Amino acid sequence: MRIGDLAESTGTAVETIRFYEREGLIPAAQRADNNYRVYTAAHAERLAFIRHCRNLDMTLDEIRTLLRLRDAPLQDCSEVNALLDEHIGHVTHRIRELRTLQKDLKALRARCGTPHAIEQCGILNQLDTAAAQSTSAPPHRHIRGTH
Amino acid sequence: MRIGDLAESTGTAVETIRFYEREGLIPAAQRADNNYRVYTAAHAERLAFIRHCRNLDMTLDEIRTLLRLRDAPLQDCSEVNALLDEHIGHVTHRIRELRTLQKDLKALRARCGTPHAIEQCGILNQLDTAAAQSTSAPPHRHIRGTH
DNA sequence: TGAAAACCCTGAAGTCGGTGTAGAGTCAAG
DNA sequence: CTTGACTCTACACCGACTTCAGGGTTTTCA
Repeated sequence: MRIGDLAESTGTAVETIRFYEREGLIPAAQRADNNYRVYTAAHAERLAFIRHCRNLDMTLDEIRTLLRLRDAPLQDCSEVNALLDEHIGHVTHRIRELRTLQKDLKALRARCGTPHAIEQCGILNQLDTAAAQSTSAPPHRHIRGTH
Repeated sequence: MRIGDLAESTGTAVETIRFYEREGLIPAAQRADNNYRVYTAAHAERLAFIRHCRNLDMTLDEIRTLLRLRDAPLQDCSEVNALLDEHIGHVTHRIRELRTLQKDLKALRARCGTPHAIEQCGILNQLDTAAAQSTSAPPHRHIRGTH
């Protein structure tokens, strides 16, 4: 199996696979005589695991931890539970933040129903004057934002 | 007013202010004899406007557009409305994504109530086997995620 | 008065999770 | 024998900052 086949079978970009190898999430593949990477079904499984975790919005660090735990035999899995609980907490927190945001944005939007001249625009004026207070959430995020 | 005062009065890091200047969001400040930046109330207002927009999770590009519109007199503000509507759309979309995510994560977490050995961990096994299907949302995001 | 703390400056690199590029080698089909 | 598809490495780029290195200036306090 060459890198393109692995990419296609897991829905991952070729560059992303090489990136994961550099990052140590996937063991360095064996090389054929032509220096092409050669993969087996085991690689495909591991990569599918990683992609599934990424779909659940885990960071590569969290995934690294899960892989380490998965590779370690005979240990109990309470650390897995803890990691997942914390991740769920991050997601829940971010949802709350975004709902507040959504409310603020809709209130702001309601200030300008029909087009006027810029000076009378309720949105810009509100953004000007509300700038003093700042009600919304500020810094260190755990879950990706809006863009 | 020196950069530290402006930083404190707007709740912005000093480095961020210099970054905004480089990015052209804030006009380059005048300099005192010692090469220190000197700011006025006008700068503070503009920066507060920017920070407020950032609290509403707008990108610097969106803010640049709003600033341009705000600076342009005698124009109508329908572009402001459009920008805001699109932004609200992004936020709403991201909330939906995160709620699906939250549901998936909680279902996953429910598979492991009490600690067992790693081999029997329902979470890891589920992550293994579910890796084949992939139900959750994949790529191009508009709103920051969970981390 | 003098030293230390606190402030300011520039320029560059690091963060995260990749994506995209340049320039070169390899391989299968027509 | 050439074309096109694939692969390789090494590097730059995205956003929105943050941090660092290595200096200069100002304020404070003993």
